[in-house]
Amino acid sequence: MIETGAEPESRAERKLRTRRAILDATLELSTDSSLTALSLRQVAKQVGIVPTAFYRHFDSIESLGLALVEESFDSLRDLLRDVRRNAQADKDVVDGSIDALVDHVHRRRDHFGFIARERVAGPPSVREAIRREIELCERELATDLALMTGTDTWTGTDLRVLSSLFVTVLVATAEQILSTTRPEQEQQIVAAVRTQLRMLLVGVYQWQSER
Amino acid sequence: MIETGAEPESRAERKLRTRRAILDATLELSTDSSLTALSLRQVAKQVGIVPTAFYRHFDSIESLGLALVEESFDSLRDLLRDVRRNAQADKDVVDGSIDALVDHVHRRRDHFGFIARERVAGPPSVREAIRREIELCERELATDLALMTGTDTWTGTDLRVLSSLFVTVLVATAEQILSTTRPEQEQQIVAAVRTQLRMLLVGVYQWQSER
DNA sequence: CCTTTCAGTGAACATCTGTACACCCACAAC
DNA sequence: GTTGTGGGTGTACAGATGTTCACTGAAAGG
Repeated sequence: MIETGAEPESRAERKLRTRRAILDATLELSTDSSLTALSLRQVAKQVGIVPTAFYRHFDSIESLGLALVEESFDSLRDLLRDVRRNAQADKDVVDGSIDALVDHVHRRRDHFGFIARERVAGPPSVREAIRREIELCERELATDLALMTGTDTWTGTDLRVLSSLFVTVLVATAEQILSTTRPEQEQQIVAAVRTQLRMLLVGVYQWQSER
Repeated sequence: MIETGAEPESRAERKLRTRRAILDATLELSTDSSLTALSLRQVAKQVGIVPTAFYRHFDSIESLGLALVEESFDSLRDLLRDVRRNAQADKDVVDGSIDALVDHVHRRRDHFGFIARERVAGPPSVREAIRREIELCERELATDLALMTGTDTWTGTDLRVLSSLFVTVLVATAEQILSTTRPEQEQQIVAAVRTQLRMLLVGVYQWQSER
């Protein structure tokens, strides 16, 4: 099985290719429903291997899920990196961040959809892994926010709290973008989140941490 | 089957009781995983009826899900009603709303958990139903916000956008509360969302809609 | 060249799945 | 008091599920 495109492959290369195929098939099959509703046999059929071959790569759907968490958060960290880069450049913080968000969500619909779904509906271990990763992102973002103008007198707690709110809005926006295919509706979503972030920023510039 | 507690029941009462039992069993069984991963037979076993009896009440897990959406949003609307009442009373808007949120989420863990999960991971029709209900809530909240001091000059769009942000934060907070059992962590979550809403409100009071 | 390794095969299993069908019998209606 | 309705039962079936086991054959390694 697995279309080998005439070129010879080493054993390691081929194994990696099958692994990739399993990961991709899982992302595709779980787009509606969830990992918990996905069977090993469905995945195998989609990949084009026999069910038992699955075990050569993962020992359960759950551990497959954990691998997908890592992969998906690579995408999310790519996004954060772009947000940071846009913020350091001359661009407007809000517009730059939203541009990056929209761009990355489009490029990796599968990964962002995976995180959004399994975050609340995945197997317990997967949910936990995602929660941990999100917390790392919040921490990371908090250190960036400390460098913003206006937050120099803030407490660490307030920085974390604001960071958490940003991530919440980010995740919610990604979910909304994913749930539509109509471009005009997407523009509406983008316009809304633009306003939301601006309202929030007005508050942030006025904010004084209680000490 | 179904423990009849000595008291005689009319046919209609009994049917209603079984229906309730099915709804409750489904809420309980889907707490980890999701509707899409739930089988008719699991539900039947939990209720204590034979699988085929399920069809006397619902013709699929999906239509069962739609019934649960209605029921769950009754709980959510109860919450919104309390938020409104607290806001009209002398209480602080932020604290009053958070109190109501925590209270209702505790009282109907099952319903709020159901919405949070199936919103992103449920069968397509269920997802759509939830999305529609949430939009109704946003609309409802927007009309309330119009009565707040400071929003009298706002455009309708801005009111809707702010309302949408509040609902996003509300949903995210409910999810966080649901994902912990440790009271000290819950207090931390509550404190965080308190600060988040205060930051946001500072921005709201300064906001001028562009016309 | 001969041996080892190992990704993928194929058959077999016990269990679970949704759904069809014929049946039962307490309650409701006349 | 007879009849009928309708929630519930039990059996049955074809198909899907996770996992086991012994296997193949080609690449890797000596």
